[in-house]
Amino acid sequence: MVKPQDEVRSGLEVTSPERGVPAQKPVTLAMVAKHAQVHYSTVSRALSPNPTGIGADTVKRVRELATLLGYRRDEGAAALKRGRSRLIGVLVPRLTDVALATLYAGIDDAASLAGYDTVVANTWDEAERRRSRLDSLLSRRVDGIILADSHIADHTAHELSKLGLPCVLAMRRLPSEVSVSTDDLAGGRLAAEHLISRGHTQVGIIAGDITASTGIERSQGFTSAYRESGMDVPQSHIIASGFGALAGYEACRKLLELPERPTAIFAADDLTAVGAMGAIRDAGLRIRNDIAIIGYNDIDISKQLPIPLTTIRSPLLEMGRASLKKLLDRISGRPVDSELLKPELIVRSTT
Amino acid sequence: MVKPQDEVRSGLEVTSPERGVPAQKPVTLAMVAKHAQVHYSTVSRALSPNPTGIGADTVKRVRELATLLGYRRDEGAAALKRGRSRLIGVLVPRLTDVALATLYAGIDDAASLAGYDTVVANTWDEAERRRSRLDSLLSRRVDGIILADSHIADHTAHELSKLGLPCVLAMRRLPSEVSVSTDDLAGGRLAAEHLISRGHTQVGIIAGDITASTGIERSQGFTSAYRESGMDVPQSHIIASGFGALAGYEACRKLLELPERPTAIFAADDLTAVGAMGAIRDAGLRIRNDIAIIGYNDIDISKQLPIPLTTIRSPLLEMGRASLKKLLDRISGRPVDSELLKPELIVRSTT
DNA sequence: CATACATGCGCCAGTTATTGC
DNA sequence: CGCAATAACTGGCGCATGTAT
Repeated sequence: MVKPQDEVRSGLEVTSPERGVPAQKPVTLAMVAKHAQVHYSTVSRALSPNPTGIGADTVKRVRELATLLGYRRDEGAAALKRGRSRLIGVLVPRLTDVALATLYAGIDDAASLAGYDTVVANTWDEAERRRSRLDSLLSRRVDGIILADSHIADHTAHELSKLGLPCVLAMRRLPSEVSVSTDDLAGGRLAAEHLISRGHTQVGIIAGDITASTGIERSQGFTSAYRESGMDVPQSHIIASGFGALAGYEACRKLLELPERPTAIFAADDLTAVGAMGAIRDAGLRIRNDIAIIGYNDIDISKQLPIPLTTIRSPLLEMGRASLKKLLDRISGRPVDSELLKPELIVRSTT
Repeated sequence: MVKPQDEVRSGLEVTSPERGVPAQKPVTLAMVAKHAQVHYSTVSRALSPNPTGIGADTVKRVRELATLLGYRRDEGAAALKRGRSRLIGVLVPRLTDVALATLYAGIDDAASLAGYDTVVANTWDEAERRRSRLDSLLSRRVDGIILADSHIADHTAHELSKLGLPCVLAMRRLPSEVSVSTDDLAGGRLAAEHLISRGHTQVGIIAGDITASTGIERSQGFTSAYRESGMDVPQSHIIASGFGALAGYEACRKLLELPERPTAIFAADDLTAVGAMGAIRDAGLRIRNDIAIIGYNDIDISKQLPIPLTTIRSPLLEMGRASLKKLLDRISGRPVDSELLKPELIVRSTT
């Protein structure tokens, strides 16, 4: 269904001579060259980071003239010439999730520092949309891709490798691919140990997306720790939720209706934890006194909530920066390994 | 080739092909052409949206071959040729603010539908960073820019116009520029009227950024409505806060310390409202019973909070889509006007 | 009518020509 | 005359599109 060429373009003219807007042409090397009375290739050299084969005075003169005229290198044209776009693609389920937005902020920050631009796309966990967005990125000839939306049965990373396109997973892991993520097994463990130390024997899990490594491993780490302490978390007490506060609310309601109601809940994500808190309150129960709750990620608001949320902190900004850095390493052909960042327990008022 | 004198400064590379990765070259028109036994311009025509001057069978044959070979048009090269990049730049203070992320989701969605890609940049409200990111966008030869971070004394939009680059403001307004935003005066009014109807005579405002139209007009609409009802909101009760929950927390504390403590607070943003709720609770006061609070935007979590937040809903997704559409109109030279979206009062439990 | 050919978008980098000592 | 340094010249990168066959 995906055609290499773009067909449907609502109303936008393509072929008609665009009129109406000034559309002044940007200053080119040639224009600067004319003013400077030199060949345009000389201008190109003078404007390069460390000019070679050009007199220092010429460099200075040309550079001044260039800024004066408002010259800005056409990155697209340069990319065409050198075969590298200095563009990084980022695929993310939803930027409206603060955790992902923070991750992306880290990526964007590091990229911009390294002289790269990023193109990010929301995939909303929809295969169709994802494919079409990925197509766009490939058309833009991105130098590499960061995948923050991988699912367990997803082969995208592998396919990209076959295309020779460097790629790094972020946030979510996949055994056979290079990734930067939090040690979610350890994170789940931290949560469990904390609840155990608080004396909770009946617990429930709001697992988030169990087709993603995050959902899987956070739950797994948690249940492992409980099992090792001689307690079991029955399958019935592990709810696969969607994303966001509403999903958390609904998942929590299911937990509250269980015959053996948990006295503590581990939510694999702060936002779902917030929703869960709403459900607990709506059920006429008191948070912590009746039901404790612990989240994951430590997003901005967790600390400021009416009842500050106990949570597992995940270094999201750092994760973003690290994944970008790793991607650049791959692009340069340097050997890279996956990286696991350390989660940290932040105890506040909900446990 | 080796110049003896260069040994001293051998640290300064000039041309290191830095390779290491397969870096397979993408399929080009020429390759498809070779396989199809036709001239590459024929392939180009066959792959264009509505091929002209080409036999239907040739079109079919070429297209099949193209998909088979995995051909993907090089957007960068195409852009160079046609003088349009099909790239839209977006400047945003911070994507980590859900409201902005939602706005961007709308933009991105509409852009992708129209065959455009977007490049977004966080400016963090820092002039320096903003300038450098804007520079990047210009270097990428974006076809237009959406500014979601404009301040009152900001002339960027005007300067872009002078460059002939179409641009639209989103979220925040500026009198002389084309924008898509919520009617914040009306929104502030809605909030005020609601609080008035609840009998609150002593109120406070957490105004957010008062160098942005949002902060200004939401406060202004609010105070106007109060004044027209014969009540005044003293300047001392209007706190200019920063962004996020923490800022809301601190601003609220200031309000609570006032000699004439307000019985209700209008926060110009849901996130700051959340922080404010934390401060109210920390002060040992009860939300609604002691102090009512109303927010703005109606972000996802507002509804699911332990105490669901009364707020003014702003159609953020729609705003994003509309601003992109308007930008495309400008790009095509169609006449455009600013647009004000209607805010809506959502009454929940905090008032 | 269907296809092939040719031009050039703006830039980078390898190669060649022009200086000055 | 040799040899640097300095600058000009040249050939495309992949594609769209006007023109020739």
